[in-house]
Amino acid sequence: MLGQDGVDGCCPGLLTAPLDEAQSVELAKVFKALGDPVRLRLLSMIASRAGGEVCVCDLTPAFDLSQPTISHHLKLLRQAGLIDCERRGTWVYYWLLPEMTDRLAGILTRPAGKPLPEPAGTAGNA
Amino acid sequence: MLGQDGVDGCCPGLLTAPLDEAQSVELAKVFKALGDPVRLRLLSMIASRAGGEVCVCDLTPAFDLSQPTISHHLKLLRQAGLIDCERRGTWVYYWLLPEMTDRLAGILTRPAGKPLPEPAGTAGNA
DNA sequence: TGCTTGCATCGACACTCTTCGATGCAAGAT
DNA sequence: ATCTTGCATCGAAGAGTGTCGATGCAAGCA
Repeated sequence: MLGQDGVDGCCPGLLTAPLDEAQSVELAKVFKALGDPVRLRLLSMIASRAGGEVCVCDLTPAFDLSQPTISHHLKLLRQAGLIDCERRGTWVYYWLLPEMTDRLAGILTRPAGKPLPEPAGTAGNA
Repeated sequence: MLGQDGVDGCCPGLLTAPLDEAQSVELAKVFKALGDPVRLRLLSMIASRAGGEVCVCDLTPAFDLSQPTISHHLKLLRQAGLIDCERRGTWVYYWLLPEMTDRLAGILTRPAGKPLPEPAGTAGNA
């Protein structure tokens, strides 16, 4: 889902035009995957790894959670298209799919030519 | 929460260094707010508005949901720091807080100097 | 072959979230 | 003052989510 198009297939971002209903459903799945502290930490641990990939055996002991719980969170991140994995012998390695994070970053970036006027008592006040 | 620092207060992003536990909790609240199709559509409708603000009376009829439900979702977006509102006479107007979306975009953007080597059978395969 | 290790899946439980109708409050109109 | 309109809040019902122990499967080792 949301593989090549569906989110940025036609629209430049979330902040420039009202989101289609179908697009919002697909996008929400990815953001929902990011909406958990454990999954955010897992993703950051995977993404910031020097070699580009991490063994599950290095991830699990970093949390006060059971092994099935970590496995479950990794599955959700994978279903969201944020990471992928591969079994290599006894161990399973995970790595980031930067395409998806790049896409999200683009969706949340508004074009520079649109200053978005501040109406009343917003950001700049106090 | 997550007002001026706590997310990007010290760290450049999610993808460069493992996330602190407290940071992941704060960040997850914002992503969780984005993890719903209705809230994504609300946010895009607010953000893409020409005048920079939208009356609730223009948002509610755009959905097949009750008025309290829309009000609830707007409250969650506001608590996440993504939007703010003001009562002006009879009507209430909402507008985007671009600081937060900018922050999220930055968090999801990895530095250009880090190519993130693709290990085995990832994106480019097949 | 049998044993051990690493990870995924299953079923269950507690908690949270989404949604609704009913109600309350603020502001303008009569 | 009373009525009407716009929006928020409250309490409840149903669905979804995070977590666990138990179990299953794959792979290496003795």
